[in-house]
Amino acid sequence: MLDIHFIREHADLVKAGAAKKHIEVDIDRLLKVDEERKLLRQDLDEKRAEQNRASGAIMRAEGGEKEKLIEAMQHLKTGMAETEEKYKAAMEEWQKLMLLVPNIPDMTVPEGVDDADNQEVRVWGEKPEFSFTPKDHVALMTANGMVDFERGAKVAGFRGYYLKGDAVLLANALSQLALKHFMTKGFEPMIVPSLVRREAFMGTGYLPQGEDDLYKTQDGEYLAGTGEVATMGYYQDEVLEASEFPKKMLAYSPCFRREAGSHSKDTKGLIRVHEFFKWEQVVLCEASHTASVTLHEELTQNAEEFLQLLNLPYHVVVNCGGDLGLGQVKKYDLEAWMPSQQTYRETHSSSYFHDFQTRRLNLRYRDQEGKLQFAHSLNNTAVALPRLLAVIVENYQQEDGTIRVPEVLIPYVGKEVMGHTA
RNA sequence: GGAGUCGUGGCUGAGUGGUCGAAAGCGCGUCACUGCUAAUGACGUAGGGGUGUUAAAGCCCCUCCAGGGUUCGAAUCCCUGCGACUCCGCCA
Repeated sequence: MLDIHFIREHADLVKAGAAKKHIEVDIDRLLKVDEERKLLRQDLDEKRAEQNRASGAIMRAEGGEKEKLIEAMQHLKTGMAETEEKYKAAMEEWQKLMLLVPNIPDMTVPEGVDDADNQEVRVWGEKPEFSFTPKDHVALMTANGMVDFERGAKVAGFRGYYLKGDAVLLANALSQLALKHFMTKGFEPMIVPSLVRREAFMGTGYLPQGEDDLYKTQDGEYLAGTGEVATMGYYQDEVLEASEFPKKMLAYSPCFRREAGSHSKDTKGLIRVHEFFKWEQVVLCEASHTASVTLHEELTQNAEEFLQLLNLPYHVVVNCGGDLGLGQVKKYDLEAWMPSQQTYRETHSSSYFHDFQTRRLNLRYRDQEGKLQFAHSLNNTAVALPRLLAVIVENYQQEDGTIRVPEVLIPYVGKEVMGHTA
């Protein structure tokens, strides 16, 4: 959510920002409703002031005088009720519109409609050269008893899967490495809820728009698609101290995504699944653009280092305006090389929000002058488990169908090669 | 699942129909004293909106979990929801 004062004073900027994101929002309507709301509010304030004055008089009056005053107040009340109704209606529309206004993308965000327009900013690593025809992760992992998609579908339905054997060792090894790597960067590990109430989804900007992408329980909670939701909710409605910043949290959680509207995409394998596990970097900092930008680069760097530890070739793209979410100011995606697809696939998504989320969450801190400010928030993947397994398996495959364990993971996996020898 | 208690400012916690946006303490800020990273004293210190101003002061409105209701008037009474705690039941 943006500050209404800002929207009033910089309507052109807000409109341009929405246009860059290719998001439809009627700012003029919002400003009109805002003006109406303000006038109704003033009207109501005056009536209430009168009521308060009369109330004081009643308190001090005696006997018949009191009776008369009370009777007069009963009349005033009926007049107020009408204004209150109007104000309530205006307020409702105002709030609805406010939730639709996107955050303004940074100047450095390129123009574009969708992910095809994202721009590569750097490339790292050597793509593996194979003296044989490389297999995809589905074939490799199935042959080595690391995954079972058939039974996954039988039991869980479309996109269901079981991880087994060496895949489990590899998944846990990645978790261990992530803990070690990110804790040295100052992150506090947390295991956070996936079953989360509506408020935190509103606060993080996944609702009201993203209803179709979320699973919902019969009791009204939603299943989070990322640990970011519960982690940001952690300090909702709280006031932090500036000295606590930057607050770096490493959140682990199961993640659930309906993937509505992407039925034909990535129908096979571990790239796009309905449930998975993820470690997520979530950061709160002071309300400063410089701090946000610095930390954004840092979170991106952290993730890059993680891929570098695993010696996985990747590139970084800066997402174009049309590929940004409602609240994001800027986003980098890290995409690792997938030999079977001869393309890079997203493994990490690093973004910052300024105070867009914290405003919705009412998450503030006291600054040096003792004033309350909305904090800034950022997040980036640390490691998304099944997807990164697929990347590793494909890049580290050998001609006989076995898979080398990345050097750095050998201590955690406990061996150097995964899979059955041919 | 049943019974009960409770939800107040950055925090702890008083307040059961008007003089309460709210005692006291903690924390924080300023000043004084003190010569040492202390103690003491004085004063100040909730958030938001509107109006106003170069800026402010001032003035007005709202907010005591949320939403309804009763009343001339609600932190205070009633209802619903959410949350916390206690006891019982149930299950590990």
